[in-house]
Amino acid sequence: MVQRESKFDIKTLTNRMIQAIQNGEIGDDRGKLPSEPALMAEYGVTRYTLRETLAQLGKLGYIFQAHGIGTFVRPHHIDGAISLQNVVGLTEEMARQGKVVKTVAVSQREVTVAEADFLPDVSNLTSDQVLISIIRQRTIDDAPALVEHSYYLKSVIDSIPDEALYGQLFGYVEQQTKFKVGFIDSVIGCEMIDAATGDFFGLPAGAPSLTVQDDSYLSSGQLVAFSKLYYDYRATKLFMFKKMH
Amino acid sequence: MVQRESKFDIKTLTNRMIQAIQNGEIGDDRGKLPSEPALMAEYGVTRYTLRETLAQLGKLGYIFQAHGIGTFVRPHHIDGAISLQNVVGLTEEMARQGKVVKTVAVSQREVTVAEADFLPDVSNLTSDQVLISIIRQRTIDDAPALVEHSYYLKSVIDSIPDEALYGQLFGYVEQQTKFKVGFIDSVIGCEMIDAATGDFFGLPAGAPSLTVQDDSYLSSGQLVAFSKLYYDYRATKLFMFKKMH
DNA sequence: CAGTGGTCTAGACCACCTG
DNA sequence: AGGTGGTCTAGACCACTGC
Repeated sequence: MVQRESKFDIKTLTNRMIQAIQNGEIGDDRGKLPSEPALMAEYGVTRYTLRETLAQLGKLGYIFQAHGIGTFVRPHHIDGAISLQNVVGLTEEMARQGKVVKTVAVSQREVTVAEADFLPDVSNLTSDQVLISIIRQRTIDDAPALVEHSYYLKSVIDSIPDEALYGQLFGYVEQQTKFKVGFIDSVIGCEMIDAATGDFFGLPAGAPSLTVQDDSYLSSGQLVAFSKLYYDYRATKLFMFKKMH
Repeated sequence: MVQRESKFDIKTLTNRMIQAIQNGEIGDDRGKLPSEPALMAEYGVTRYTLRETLAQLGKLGYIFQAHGIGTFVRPHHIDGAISLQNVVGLTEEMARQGKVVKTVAVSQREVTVAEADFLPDVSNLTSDQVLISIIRQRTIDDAPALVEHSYYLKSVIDSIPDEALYGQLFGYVEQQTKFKVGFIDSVIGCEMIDAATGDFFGLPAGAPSLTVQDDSYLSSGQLVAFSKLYYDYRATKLFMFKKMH
């Protein structure tokens, strides 16, 4: 006796409401959104679906909810900041801000675990396992912004065609292999850069950089890749949002 | 015709299950937890409550759920890493890892917004508003770890007794004022440190540091404080966990 | 007090994985 | 096919805020 007749699911409704917020189609002059019952009626969903959507929007920093008061759009984050909670990849996130990410140089080769420059924080890799090592230099709006050093487990991915290297790697992996990245551990730190990275950024070797090491797992829990991103510390801010309870 | 008869609510159940995981009381030899129906029965809660709890545990990095497979405990994070998603404050988070946070030096004074060394990323502060400026040098297991520079809005907090400065400031604020911190924006970057911070870390002025700027809001959306934490880049890793969908 | 968001129950259907 | 987690509906009660 049930339905699936709602006009929207969480994902669709999230995108729809982001559009509405960005276009100013929603919220009064103080940024207050309609109440939950009103939004439920407007979009034809139940409270669960609506609240999951609002939770997504909150996680992305678009709104916050105040108990007993209402739901409000949030002032925009600082320009160019990269959300640590984004779920769409750097290219797409920057596109939302009207910025263009390009990959200007790549190199690919195969190495063993023993030869890797770094390893996941926890893993049961054996030292003779084969990895595909990829180094990419990427720009944001044509300014050098980050160097990405990734290792993919050959036992999972097998091979990556050169054409894919200039686009969104995860997108390729998910499309071609039917694997789905389930979750990512990130460790943020500050490290000194090597000469090649320095050349790209226009900094001397030994200059600091903001680093993010991502260990990526399939939804089954299987490690699929680990990478370290070196950001130009002068140009990069990472952003996140934390809700207390 | 309803209830509130469950043995646990989300918060209680979260703490209970963290204990169970840490004590190894839950999960088989491969770290697999009982299925959701089994856990619902065991704890006497419905699926909503259970899944909200599991979501909390996931956000804290204790477990992950694999669609169609099961729920598994995760290997422990790297030692000493600071979770960006923690919701309990540094002191308590480190205590869970058996580490002790101490405040070894403080200074407090009042300044105006115009005199502040930095400002929130978005705010409507006027330049003559009064702020309570607090600088604290803190150690983790007696090793210098971070310097915290906080500004509290005097219009909200009024005053902070010196006794409170050596403990958990947010704890004091919430206890004394009945205000509740609702959410925090964090911006992570890499900045050079000044001489005083360098002295504390045993580094020269101009050395890099990992910085986290937190803008703290009451649950009403009112800005209450903003602070910048300078971490010794050699000793600090920040950790977070991201789930894809 | 009415209205807001926060938590919880009960139960259904959907999507994924394994045997 | 059967079991797992993921999404969704419907409706109730709880807690906070403002008038």
